[in-house]
Amino acid sequence: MTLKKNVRTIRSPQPLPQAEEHRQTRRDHAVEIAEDYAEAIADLTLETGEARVVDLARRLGVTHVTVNRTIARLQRDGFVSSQPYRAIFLTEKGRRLASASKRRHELVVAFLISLGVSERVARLDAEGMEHHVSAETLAAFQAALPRTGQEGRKGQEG
Amino acid sequence: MTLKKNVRTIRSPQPLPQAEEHRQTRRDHAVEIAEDYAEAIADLTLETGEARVVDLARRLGVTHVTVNRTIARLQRDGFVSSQPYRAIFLTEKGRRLASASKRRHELVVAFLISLGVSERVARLDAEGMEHHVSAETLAAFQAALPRTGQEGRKGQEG
DNA sequence: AAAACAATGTAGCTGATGCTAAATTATTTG
DNA sequence: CAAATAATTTAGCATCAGCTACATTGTTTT
Ligand SMILES: [Mn+2]
Ligand SMILES: [Mn+2]
Ligand SMILES: [Mn+2]
Ligand SMILES: [Mn+2]
Repeated sequence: MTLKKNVRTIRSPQPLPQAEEHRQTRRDHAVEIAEDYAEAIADLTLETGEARVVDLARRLGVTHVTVNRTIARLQRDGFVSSQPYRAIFLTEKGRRLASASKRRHELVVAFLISLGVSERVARLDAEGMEHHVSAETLAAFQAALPRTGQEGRKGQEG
Repeated sequence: MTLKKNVRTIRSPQPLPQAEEHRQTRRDHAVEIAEDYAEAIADLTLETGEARVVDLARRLGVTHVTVNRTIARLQRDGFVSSQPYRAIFLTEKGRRLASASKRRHELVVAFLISLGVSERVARLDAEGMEHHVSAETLAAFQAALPRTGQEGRKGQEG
């Protein structure tokens, strides 16, 4: 089909290397919501004592209905615990995810700002970028950060 | 509800600033597939003379059925033109999108590599990151690129 | 305690994206 | 040219993630 004339277009029978990159991106997106919700729940719990559906809806820019259904999925997947009409709590698994996500998120923001990107745009871009930043790239960002490049190993600097 | 006792949890009535960041990320994702397909179609057209459903499927790591339906959406949105059982062509709009996307994609890859990220991981991360890199951040990446920071304005260097 | 209000939950819709299986059409080969 | 093969399309399914409208429950106020 469409191999017209004798042009003999050679095509690869097995998956191209590019395919793996797109697959990885789709995997990133599959955990993205869990990461953002975990972060938001952890923040709200610290800021106001508890994370409630309305607060999450406001912070994430969706309706409370969307939050409700997402929380059900997150509970199914073991990231949160919740009971009808009560606040939402992170499980141990959820707390680990929140912690790692928050650290990575803040590092990405700081890195963009260190490049001269405005804080506003840095925060806008980082919200999406963060989920695609691997451990290796995150380490490269940290190493490139002016003041904090060598810190963090043990945690104390000048 | 859940404002228990007289603790008086103050909550913001209007959308928080964070909401806008999440909204932007969702907007990015809404155009992501168009960008990746446009890039892939442009590449294939250059490499093999035409872009066909099977080739796109292999390159994007999805089934040919998924490609078929996505192409229908892209045609509906004016990015491609296609006829049954024939190859897929970019419209002018699609070509513009492909060109801008490809430039940004390559710049993101080059920037990550310049930070010391391995090419393999740079390509994996860039495939997702690219869609969240704003014009401002892209400019900052370009400016931070060792060799090419001042080039590109008019296009000639040493 | 009843009423008013605010939050939460449910029902039902939509669109995007993925899939497998089967039908159709085009291309290549004998 | 007919058969075999390859590509494409269609049918039908699933999940995620958004929405509006409405029902229910909890909290605050009178
Ligand atoms: Mn995010
Ligand atoms: Mn993304
Ligand atoms: Mn791309
Ligand atoms: Mn991409």
